[in-house]
Amino acid sequence: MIIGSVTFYSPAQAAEKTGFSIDTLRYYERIGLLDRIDRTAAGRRRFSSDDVGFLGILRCLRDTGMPIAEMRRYAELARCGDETLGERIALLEAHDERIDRQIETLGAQQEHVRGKIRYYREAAGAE
Amino acid sequence: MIIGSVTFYSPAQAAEKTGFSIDTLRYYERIGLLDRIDRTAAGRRRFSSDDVGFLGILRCLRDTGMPIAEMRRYAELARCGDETLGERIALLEAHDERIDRQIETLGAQQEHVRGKIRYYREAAGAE
DNA sequence: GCTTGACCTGGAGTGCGCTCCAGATTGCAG
DNA sequence: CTGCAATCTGGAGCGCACTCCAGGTCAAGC
Repeated sequence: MIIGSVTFYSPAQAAEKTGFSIDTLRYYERIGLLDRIDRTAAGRRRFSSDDVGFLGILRCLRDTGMPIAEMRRYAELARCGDETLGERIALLEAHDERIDRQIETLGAQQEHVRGKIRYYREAAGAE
Repeated sequence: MIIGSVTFYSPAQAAEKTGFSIDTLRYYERIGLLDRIDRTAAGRRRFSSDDVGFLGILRCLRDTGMPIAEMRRYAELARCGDETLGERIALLEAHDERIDRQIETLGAQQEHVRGKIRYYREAAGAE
């Protein structure tokens, strides 16, 4: 949906673009993770490109395991304006480190799984 | 607790060794993820080194995101004996690939987070 | 002998993150 | 106009993986 030079997305389109379900989009708005989304005269949601962009970041934070409470904190900071830039950077940096640790852990545990697989292969071969 | 040449662990010790809580150990036994754990005359659990070893694998599968239903399948196969070796290998290999994909996704999403951090840094610098 | 603390059981409760539902509009294709 | 798909709201329900609780048993140190 294009109005003037601005593009809007229906709930279905926003869902499609972001990978969140429509129900999840509504849920995110309800809990204040999303700012109140713009409505048409009839009361239907109209997601702006900015909304979709922000949802992209949420997608990425979500996929890397950030709990919703912390995403909400981030959303709140983002709404407050420029004076929260430092805090947002700190939050993302902390998260970046958590991702490092996740990858580390996964790698280490994957080694164990692989060790087990090797062990089973030998056991199967020696049978 | 050492009896003959065999070492046993109390629930608290098993919890300590495996990183699962005592409640979780009981829960795992209840849902059949753990075989019935040996008991003392008075009915208290006595974890064998094998039990602790098996819990180590569960720990590792859990930490890499395997759902409990699938761990149960694995536990079932392990109880059945050698003729299930192939199936266990297949299960672990499938999981190994899922771990690969997890690491991939995390890495990619981490790049986005870092991009955002860089963006914020510039914005903060330009202020 | 008595207290203390670890343990037992069955079952209820919790937290998270959605997901689904009923009942009521609204927008658009034919 | 009609019908159907998409959307709306508030609220209930769900699946997962624990976690906690009440009420009871048992072992060991003082």
